[in-house]
Amino acid sequence: MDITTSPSYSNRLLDSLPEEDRQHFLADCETVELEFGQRLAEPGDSITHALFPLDCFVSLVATLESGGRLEVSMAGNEGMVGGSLVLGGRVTSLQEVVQGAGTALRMSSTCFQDHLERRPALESLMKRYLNVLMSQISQSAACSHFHDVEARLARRLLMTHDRTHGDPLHITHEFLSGMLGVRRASVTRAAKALQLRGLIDYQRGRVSVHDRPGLEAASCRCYATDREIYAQMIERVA
Amino acid sequence: MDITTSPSYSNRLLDSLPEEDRQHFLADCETVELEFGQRLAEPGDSITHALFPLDCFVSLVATLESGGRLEVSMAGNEGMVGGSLVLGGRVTSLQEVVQGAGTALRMSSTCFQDHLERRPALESLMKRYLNVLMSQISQSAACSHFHDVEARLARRLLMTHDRTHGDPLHITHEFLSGMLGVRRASVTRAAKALQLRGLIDYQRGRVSVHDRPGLEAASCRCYATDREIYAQMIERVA
DNA sequence: ACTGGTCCGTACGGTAGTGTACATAAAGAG
DNA sequence: CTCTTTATGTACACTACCGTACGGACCAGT
Repeated sequence: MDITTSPSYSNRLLDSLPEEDRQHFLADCETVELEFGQRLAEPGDSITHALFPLDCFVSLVATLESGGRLEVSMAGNEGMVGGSLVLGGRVTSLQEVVQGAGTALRMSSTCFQDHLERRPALESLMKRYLNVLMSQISQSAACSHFHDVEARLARRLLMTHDRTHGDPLHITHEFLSGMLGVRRASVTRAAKALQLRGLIDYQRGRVSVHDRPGLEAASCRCYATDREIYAQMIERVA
Repeated sequence: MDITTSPSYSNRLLDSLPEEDRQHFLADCETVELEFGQRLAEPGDSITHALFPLDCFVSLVATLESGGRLEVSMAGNEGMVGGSLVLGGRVTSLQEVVQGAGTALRMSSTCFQDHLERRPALESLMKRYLNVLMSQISQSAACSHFHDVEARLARRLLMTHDRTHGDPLHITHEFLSGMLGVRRASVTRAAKALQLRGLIDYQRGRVSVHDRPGLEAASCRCYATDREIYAQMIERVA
């Protein structure tokens, strides 16, 4: 497969680069296969690569020393992992967990920073993405604090759905509970409520979205807000 | 007063610039007086200035369309307001509220971005600060979700105390409730608990810290973590 | 000294979540 | 086809915080 052209197998962020920059960039990337559940990094780890998901996606999880875990962002083919490289960062403060298996492009940190210096269009794009990321993390903070589990679950399923391009999702209640920062039993209850309303269907780690508009209505406004921020900062400007 | 030399009246971020860069930078700054409660920006507003608090401090508040408000970060003389200018951003996604009156330095956005391009040391510093900010916002998200009001209040009072250099704090329960994202009554209860333990004293909008170590013990670990991140990224590297 | 405004104390019932625990059900391995 | 593992369902007592509401305390102004 030619990753430089296939539209169904690309990274939207890189796609919005000018053609020349994009070719240069891809030339220095390698592809990697990511497995479900794989931990790409723990807080404090040094960042070895910038990663651009193609058909997979990765959760960014804030962890507390007391043990709490809360997903603050998610990167699929609309984004990247290792954003703080853009700020010259060497270590990550977030845990990075592969939530959807698949393929990604990656480039070593040093090489990535080289490209950033040489290619203004790339740097500008990455900066805009980081801006989006900060907004979304802030939004996420408020959302987790104020919205109930059911709405947050709906939002989260939609976000996952977007990043798997409609395939049924491989995700257990246990896993979701870690991301939402609640008990597994709370996820079960919320998931059942959504299922009873015919919005989703699931069985043993496989979730499928039945009624997308309904799910959007059940989710908090944060889902839409997130997309708007992205559209405004990345798509409209590019 | 000569803002270029007075140690008790400076911005720690700018202080860690090389002397020459610092002088250049200060030459293009003006001073402004900020009043308690003043809204510097609402979400969606365009950013007019980069702001560097001297003896005042500003809260960064995430707001939801449903009305929820949650403080995700705070900038005193250890930081700045308008950080996304470093990423080329033109609009803020956070509300900016003056929590402690006082003086700040400011520079117009365009001028600031000029300086960033011309002065690598400045750009590097600002990028590191932004990295800190992102880490702290993520931390904040998890903290607000998992820790109880009393611990979060203790943490918040310590953060305020740091930024007012020990002066008694001018802050009401009402105000705190907005920052912590809880009812005023919840603040009252938590504050009373802290007062009964002799950690703080307050009356009608004036809070003083009596037992700092005790307050640190009552706060969640997030307070210490925040400081460690800052020390590691800004002080140690500079 | 009264008055109005701001701020704090407290109370009540209600609810969404918690920790723990155990039972059931489906998938996969042999 | 059984056994084991993994995933989901459910239950119970409990807690932190909610929305609302009202009374009291302190301060400032006339």
